[in-house]
Amino acid sequence: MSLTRKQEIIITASRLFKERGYNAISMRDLAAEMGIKAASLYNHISSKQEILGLIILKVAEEFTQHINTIYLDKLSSIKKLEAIIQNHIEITLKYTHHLACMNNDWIHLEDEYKQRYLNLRNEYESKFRQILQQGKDEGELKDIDLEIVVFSVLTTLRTLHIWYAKKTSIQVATLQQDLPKTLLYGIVKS
Amino acid sequence: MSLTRKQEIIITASRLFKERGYNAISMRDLAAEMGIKAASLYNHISSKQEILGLIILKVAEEFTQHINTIYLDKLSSIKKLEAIIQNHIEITLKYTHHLACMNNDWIHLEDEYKQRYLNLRNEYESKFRQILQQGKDEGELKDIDLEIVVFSVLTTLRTLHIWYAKKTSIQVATLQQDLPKTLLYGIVKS
DNA sequence: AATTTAAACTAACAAGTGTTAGTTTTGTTA
DNA sequence: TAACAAAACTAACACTTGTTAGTTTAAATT
Repeated sequence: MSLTRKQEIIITASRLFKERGYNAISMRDLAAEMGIKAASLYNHISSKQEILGLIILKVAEEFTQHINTIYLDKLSSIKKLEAIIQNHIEITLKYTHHLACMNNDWIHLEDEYKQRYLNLRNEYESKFRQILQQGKDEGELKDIDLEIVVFSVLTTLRTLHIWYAKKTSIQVATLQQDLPKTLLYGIVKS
Repeated sequence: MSLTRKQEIIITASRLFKERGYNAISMRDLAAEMGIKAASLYNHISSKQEILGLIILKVAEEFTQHINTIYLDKLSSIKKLEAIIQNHIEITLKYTHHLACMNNDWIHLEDEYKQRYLNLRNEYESKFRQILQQGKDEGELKDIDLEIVVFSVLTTLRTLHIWYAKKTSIQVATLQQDLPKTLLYGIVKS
């Protein structure tokens, strides 16, 4: 099953956007990268903004869908958190460029695209917060300010792509093993 | 002691860059925000790039200077880490816009500015890594992959400004108390 | 009051922006 | 082979970009 021309454009765009940012990439840059002229892009997509929207909403929807499933599972909060961390690692490997693009360039989404993205993000954070609350209620998690935990864990997970890019030393297996440890159990010996 | 016009420009620019990104802000936008015409800006600065460079290098230098001091102190690694976290919180409060700008727009620095920034960042990460290594050597820290810890802690600290901006719930005192707990000791009850 | 300096202005430049219209080429199906 | 659709092309549009040159105004100093 081969890619449509539109999909090729989106993949190329996501790489360029990741490298230099949405605003720094012109339609001529993107076209040149694909070996065609800028005007030819419009046979496949309707605007530059559409490209950004498709890139970002694709992963945003995947994330939200996953946490909605986990959320309903009959698991301890710790197991849920572990599953969420694993999911972030997987999506980071699979959609590195899309993810970087989402983190850096969502601000340049316009109107409806931006609204849909923000709704998805809020839904994700809300579910994540509730899972943490469940953990506190059931006595599995420490009594730490909820927002600080939401913040520190999600920030780390969202920016995994940065460190995966410079794969100098971090192996995927190590990441899958030690990242949950770090985030859940801390780094200080007890 | 009042601000020079140049300093005013830099402060205004840092706010606009934070809100919409370096490339999305034109010199005409910046000038309008200051109530003058674009050409008038050039009585005070030499280029748009210079503005970005000054904004970013200012905080980058402050961070590096601080960690260099901490690094040489006769303190346990845990105390050093606590001091580093405190410093991040302080600088975030003091230079919110500069910091956001550094995180989002360093990629748009050119030539010498970019090189100087990357050098400072590498120096910072290197010192941070060595402090963690000291902690492992002295048996204070767990035997977790070093790069993963560098990554997860620094990422959280660097993006504090995002969560400080939406100061919905997080109080500074809470942050100062619970952030070190979260990062150092984890969130799971032992 | 005269002079100097700081900081604004207008006008313009060359280059680059996303996008449209209309046309030609390429490859596939009837 | 003829017809059709997909995907490229050229040319142009209206507008925005960072920046420079030269000039005028306002404030500070002599």
